Amino acid sequence: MGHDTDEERTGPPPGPAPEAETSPEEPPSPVVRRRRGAPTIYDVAQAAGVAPSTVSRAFSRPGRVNSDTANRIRQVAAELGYRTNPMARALATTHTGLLALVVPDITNPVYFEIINGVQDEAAEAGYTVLLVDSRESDTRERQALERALPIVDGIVLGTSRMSDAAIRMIAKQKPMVALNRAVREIPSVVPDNSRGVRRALEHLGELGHDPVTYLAGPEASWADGMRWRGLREASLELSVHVRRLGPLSPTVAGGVAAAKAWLQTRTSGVIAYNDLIAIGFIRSVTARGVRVPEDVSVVGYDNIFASDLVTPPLTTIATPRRALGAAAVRNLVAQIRGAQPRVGPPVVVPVKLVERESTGPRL
Amino acid sequence: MGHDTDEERTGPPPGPAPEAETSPEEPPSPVVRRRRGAPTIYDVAQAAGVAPSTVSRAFSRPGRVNSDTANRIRQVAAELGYRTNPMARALATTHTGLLALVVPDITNPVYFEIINGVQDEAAEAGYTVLLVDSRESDTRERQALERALPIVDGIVLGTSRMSDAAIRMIAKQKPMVALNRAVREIPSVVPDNSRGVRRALEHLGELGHDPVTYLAGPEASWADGMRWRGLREASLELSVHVRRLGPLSPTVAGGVAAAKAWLQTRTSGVIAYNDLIAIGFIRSVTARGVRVPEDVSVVGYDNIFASDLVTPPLTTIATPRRALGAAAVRNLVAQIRGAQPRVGPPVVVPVKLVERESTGPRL
DNA sequence: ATGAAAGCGCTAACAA
DNA sequence: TTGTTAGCGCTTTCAT
Repeated sequence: MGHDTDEERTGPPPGPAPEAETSPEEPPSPVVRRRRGAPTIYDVAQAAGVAPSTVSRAFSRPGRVNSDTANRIRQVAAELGYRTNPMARALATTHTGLLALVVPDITNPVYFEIINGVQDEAAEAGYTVLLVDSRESDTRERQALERALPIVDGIVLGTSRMSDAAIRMIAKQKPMVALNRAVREIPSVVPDNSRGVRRALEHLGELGHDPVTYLAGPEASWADGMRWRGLREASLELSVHVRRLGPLSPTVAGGVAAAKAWLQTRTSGVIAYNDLIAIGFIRSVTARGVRVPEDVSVVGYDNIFASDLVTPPLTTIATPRRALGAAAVRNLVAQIRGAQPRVGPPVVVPVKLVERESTGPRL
Repeated sequence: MGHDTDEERTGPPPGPAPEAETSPEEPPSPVVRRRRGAPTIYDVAQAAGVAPSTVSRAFSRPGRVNSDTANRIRQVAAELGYRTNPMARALATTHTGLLALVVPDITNPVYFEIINGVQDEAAEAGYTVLLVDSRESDTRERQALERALPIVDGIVLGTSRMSDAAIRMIAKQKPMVALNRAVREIPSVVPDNSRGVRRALEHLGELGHDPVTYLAGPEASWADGMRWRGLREASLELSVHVRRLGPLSPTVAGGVAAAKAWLQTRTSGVIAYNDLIAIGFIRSVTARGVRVPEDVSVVGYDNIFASDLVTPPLTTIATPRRALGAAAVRNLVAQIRGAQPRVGPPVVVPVKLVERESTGPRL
């Protein structure tokens, strides 16, 4: 990028390489192949005695070329240390091989397995994942997405903080699948929220708890809506009464806040919107002399890493986050490869109850 | 990429736009600007009545162009919805604006803040971060890095599992800075390990504990080496005896394993290689009737998220991980911008002791 | 300050 | 099956 002494080129324009065409005044340079930068298909082509396009084919669609020549080309390429240039390929194909995964907070343990699931499935399909952390800010989410958009082939949008409209806006620019949130007209994959809370209530019911308090999540949360709805239904079917307490911030602090309110109207059973709230709740009531699970049984949600570390270990609903991520990627890749985005109902993946020590029979 | 009916082009080759040059046999198409895909500098140039190169300058180096024309161009560009194409730019400049951040395990809370620090600082410098999770496997680390290498402008290598030789190999292909590990000849930024353990020992010493057991980290860990070394030195200066127990896996399980051994030779003070080990240790000894901190005071290391959630909350050494990440990026960006990689000693960032409830006076 | 034109390295018609 | 030839959209000399 700046040499002005360049004369002989190795590139495409001049036909079959101008042999000894050193320009008159130039200091005679040794006949050196390649001037700077990495070797290109032209270098390989020349060394292998084939056309550049053949080299290109040998790499981008093996099978479209005689296996003998292909082998020779690969051989030569290896010797020269040739590596295909992703930028050039991207410019020509408009495909980068990059997938964006957007999450509201990398720090949130809930996303670990989702990330892993996405990464693995993506790698399998030959894609690299660009992780976008929006830090719970829809502005940042939008900006980061804006930056990523032009360089990715598709987007996995996890637990977005943006409006449905904004999401759909972006979805028409690139293939997308929503995770942990169902967005109309956009392929979505979500955990079985209603089944999850149902299992929790069932569990508490079997232990003799009734009524049960639901420590609700953030107001705008799609998941919270689904869970509360599921809880109401389950309440009817199982004949266990449920109360709602919230909305709460989905954090330890949120749980602490919930504890204050709960102390007024104690129920022996509690289901939290997520593990963080459950943990904050338990810590707070414990500090006030309430015993868990003797005085109150609490069920968390998500089965995050820390839920097995706290005292007592938390009974919780485990969501198959890895599977969730993988399913999203499969769907996304299918879209990229040309499949019509399926506008049907969201893909629902199953959840399960993990019994630990924060729940016990009513005394 | 497939239309074979294209005739009139909007692109560069033809000079000042062939007015009504519809070819003889072609069905007369309406005078439609732009055929497909996003608008390019050529579209903007034409609409603004300037040359493509001027549009390019207006965006890539403002100031190199008359501010009036620049404004007009930006105006027109906005109207047309023009966005510069990163792939094309990358191909032309060999710069992608991407930085790779490699960590051994996204799941490990230690990396949260590092990641955030890196992201923020990178964003500030106009870069986007490609997070590479090697899952504690040097093979995976190498492969992922291999994929990322050609598309990034530089690499922040966090706690690498690769050999020094392998690291140096990669470092000569792209600018790099090592994090949490000092690699000779490569700019590195590390937390003040020796100061950290010294503070821990000091704290325990003040509380009257002597001797103190060090629950060592993984054998191959660079950080563990530094910490143990620092501990020996501090031991001398502070006149507090230290024993070493390990190596241990840097996990909760590792701490459980350590507990078994510790029960034979109880010391009233314990310093763990990291918080996870400390947590496992505490849980395990507590289950055997040992009280924390009455019977044993334990200091963790890292101050991960969960360390404030366990019972009792963990006294620990907080490493300024966000600052660590930011420092690494600053250094890296400087390198990319042409600065010589500084081969001096690693940049060391300070740490501090966070007192919580897992330590107390010797009884 | 602006324009003209030559690439950057690869893919994809089209032809042979 | 392979070669020829245009581009992909932007940057960057070199002129003007």
